[in-house]
Amino acid sequence: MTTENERSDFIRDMIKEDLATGRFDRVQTRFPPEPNGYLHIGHVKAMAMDFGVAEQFGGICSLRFDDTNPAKEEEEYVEAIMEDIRWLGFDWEDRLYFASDYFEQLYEFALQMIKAGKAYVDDLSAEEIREYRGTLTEPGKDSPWRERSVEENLDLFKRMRAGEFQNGEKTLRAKIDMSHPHINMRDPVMYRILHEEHHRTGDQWVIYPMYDWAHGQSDSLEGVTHSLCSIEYKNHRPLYDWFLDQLGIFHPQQIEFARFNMTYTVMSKRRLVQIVKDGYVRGWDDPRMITLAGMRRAGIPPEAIRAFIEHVGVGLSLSTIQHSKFDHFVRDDLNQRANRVNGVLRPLKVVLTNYPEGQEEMMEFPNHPDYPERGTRKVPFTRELYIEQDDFREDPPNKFWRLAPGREVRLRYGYLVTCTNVVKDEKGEIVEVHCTVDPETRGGNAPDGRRVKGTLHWVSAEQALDAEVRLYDRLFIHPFPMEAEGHFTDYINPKSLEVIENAKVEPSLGDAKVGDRFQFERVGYFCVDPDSTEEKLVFNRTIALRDSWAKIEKQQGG
RNA sequence: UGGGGAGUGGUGCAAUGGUAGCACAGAGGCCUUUGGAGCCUUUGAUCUUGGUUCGAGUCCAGGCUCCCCAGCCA
Repeated sequence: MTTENERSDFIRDMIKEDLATGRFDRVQTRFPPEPNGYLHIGHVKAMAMDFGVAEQFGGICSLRFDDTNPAKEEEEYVEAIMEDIRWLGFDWEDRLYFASDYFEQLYEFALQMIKAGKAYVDDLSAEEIREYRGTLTEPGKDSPWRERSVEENLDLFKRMRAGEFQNGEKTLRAKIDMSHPHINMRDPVMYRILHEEHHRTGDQWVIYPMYDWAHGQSDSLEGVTHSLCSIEYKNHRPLYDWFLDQLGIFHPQQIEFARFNMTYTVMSKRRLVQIVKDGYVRGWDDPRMITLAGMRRAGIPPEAIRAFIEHVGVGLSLSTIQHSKFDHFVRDDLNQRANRVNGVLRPLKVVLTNYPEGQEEMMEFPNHPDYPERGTRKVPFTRELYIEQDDFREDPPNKFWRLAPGREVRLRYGYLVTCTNVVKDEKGEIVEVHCTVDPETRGGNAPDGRRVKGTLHWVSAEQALDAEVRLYDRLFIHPFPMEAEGHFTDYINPKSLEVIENAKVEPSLGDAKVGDRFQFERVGYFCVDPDSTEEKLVFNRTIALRDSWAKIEKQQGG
């Protein structure tokens, strides 16, 4: 096991170096989400780095909302994001910050830049700025407003703040170099005019700082030592450094690392929005979504998500993690965490013809076979039971060792039963099967030591509870929906949700609460959905158990 | 034909210049009152061409491929 203190990657190595050389004598990081949407699994990597690195080096990590664009940001997202971070188990303690807290200071810094002749007010329109910027291979050219005097710039910038101009009429730009080979250094915009209500500052401001102007200075003001971010900001580090150097203030080190993709899903906020808006799922917290809210509702434990993230690796190359890897960590966690219960998804009635009517025996089930300390519970065994339709075949194929005419199987922790008869309706559909029970085999063991290969789960027909079960599957049928021909929504899995209205679950589940997780033996992991009512439980399938019979059947061409 | 970054089994991550290893996936087997879990075995990789070296995934030079950047988004 790699403990948190042993973890190593190129970022941690750089930090160790910084500590060793005395460049920094402490470690401080920050997680800086923009409150314009929900957190998804991609953000977990950033959180694991920010919070994990701080913890490893005995430092601190804060939560800072990067709320510099009032047109996109909402308080609703602030609340949702904080809930998701807490759920994952990360703690910013009392260090909750907002970039908007620094608007006044940032304005003062801007004044300082103007006075130093390092920033100017530009009258060019958005379109003109683009034209003047040049292209990736051709240099840009100076704005005609680039050489305004400090006094004029000061005056204009103050009037920008005072609201004398309309959106887009003017910007404040850094005065760097319009022919710089690095396009981000060609006089980037520092402030734009936005007559918008801000979720925190209301109508106090009509000029808002751009990311590049806000982020580094925010880091500096907070005393962040290591500003970890994803790789697309690598192109912004020269600017990050430049602003800090011009201002001469505390200079944190920005370090970038690669994001990752996952097969059978899409990771960008924009696509996730579309999936929700176009109604492919029921909302941001739909269990098929890779949002934290969605995964929470699906029943995926936060620990599983963190364990998974620790195994995606930290580097600078774009990676595509196979969905099966994620599945592995979900199953691995749930296998230990989830207690076992009996749930029959597609009930088939079994009548035990030699079992007395009205008789009821309470059979003892371990809550978890690997953890006896979790105790046992009593499950009623009666003459009429339900088993899974899949567990009976009138004409069993090769290697099918479940119930069939003349076959004996074990009803787990119940009895050994032998199928004697199949009852069909007028259409030829099997409506029930008759079996005889061997009374000597109570608990599922034969005194004569005979071996029974098949073991089935079951519930009492009279005492089982009705439940709705929502069987979720991966949202996409293509491993790379973004790269496949056509539109990514063409590859949405039409069978990503199957609702079973009349599943039967054991009576002990009457006590289950929203969010409780169980393994339905031999079926999969399930979680109680918030849609559950007093009358009817609703379960979400988190993930199915590995099904090696399905594999055999497929190999057999069945 | 600008700037920046990356190339190791199917996927992801390792490897002071010294036996290319781990995880997931795949295949085979053992075990089993979950066809679950667990255990064992196994297939399979250094982008390319040169160079330095006793020895190169690692160092050097050239080439190729992929990713990011031309928002008044973050």
